[in-house]
Amino acid sequence: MSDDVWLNDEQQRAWVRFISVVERLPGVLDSQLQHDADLTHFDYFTLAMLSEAPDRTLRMTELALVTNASLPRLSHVVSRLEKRGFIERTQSPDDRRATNARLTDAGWEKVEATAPGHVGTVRDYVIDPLDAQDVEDLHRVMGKILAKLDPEHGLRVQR
Amino acid sequence: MSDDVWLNDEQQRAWVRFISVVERLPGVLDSQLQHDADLTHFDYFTLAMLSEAPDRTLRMTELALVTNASLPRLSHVVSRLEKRGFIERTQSPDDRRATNARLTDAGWEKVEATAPGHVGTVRDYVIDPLDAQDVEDLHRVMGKILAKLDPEHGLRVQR
DNA sequence: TTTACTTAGTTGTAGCGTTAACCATCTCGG
DNA sequence: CCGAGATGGTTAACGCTACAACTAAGTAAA
Repeated sequence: MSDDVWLNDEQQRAWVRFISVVERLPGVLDSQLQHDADLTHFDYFTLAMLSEAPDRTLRMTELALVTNASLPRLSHVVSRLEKRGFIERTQSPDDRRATNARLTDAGWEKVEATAPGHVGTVRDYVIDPLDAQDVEDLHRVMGKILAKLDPEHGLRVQR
Repeated sequence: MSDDVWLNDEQQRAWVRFISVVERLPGVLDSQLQHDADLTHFDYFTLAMLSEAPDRTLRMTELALVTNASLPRLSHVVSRLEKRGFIERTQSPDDRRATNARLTDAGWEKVEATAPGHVGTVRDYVIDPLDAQDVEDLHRVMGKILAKLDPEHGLRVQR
């Protein structure tokens, strides 16, 4: 009965380590990007997602989905990036409620210039300490958790 | 050469899933606790760490360490929790610069009342989707990452 | 014991994210 | 075609966090 309520020792240990990483990692990513490119990690990720989209354009709703953000958060972030000239907003011709966000040339260059340093940080703190088996396990375990956190996304992957 | 700079496919997939979880999980934990107990996850974690300490007391610096927080952040959080009667601050007799934070009886009761719901959320989203092997792998992989993110802590564990 | 440095902690400010409220547009049943 | 509800997105207000500046106390060298 109480096993259903609390965690056993191995679960407890795993959880404590995991939540420590979850608390610390964003700060590490943010400070490298802030220092080197005056971007938050979320700013960078937003630009990066656009850079991979067809015509470097996505609707706000889709962009919110792939960046794991709420729409208000995304709207704020895009406003700031728009002021800095990295993104432009246009009305969608299909649906006049919809807004498309498009990466400008300046935005593209910003991503290209910023990516190597960011990937270096990801390597240093996450990828390089792991061997191939670890990476495979990380992928598998995060897949299971993500399926719970974001069922639609999870199902989309499994289809 | 370029292998050193970018990530291979398996690394890329693992990273994207991992960062998605890192972005989403705090929101899930926060909203359950906010809704059920009017606490952020960090508030709860702070109270929980104190509840496990000897005499339910820790110096601010130690508390910052175990909660993965900066001292300014902790100071603000403790101030709010103090106003709500969950924590009390006292001067350390040994070192007059130092402040001890102690969980009050009301704080203790708050943790006891809040823990089951929180653990339930952790179970739902993280532990229950995983089998025993997954939990073991999560523990191992997070250990390696944490050793990089927080070398002193990591060394302490490995000593 | 005076000076300089380090450590412990708090406070002010500015920026980011959440929630709630809001407007505009689309969809669909009657 | 019209009214109700759903969808797409923005904005305002508020709370939390990071960064910087600051106070106070301990430490150590001259």
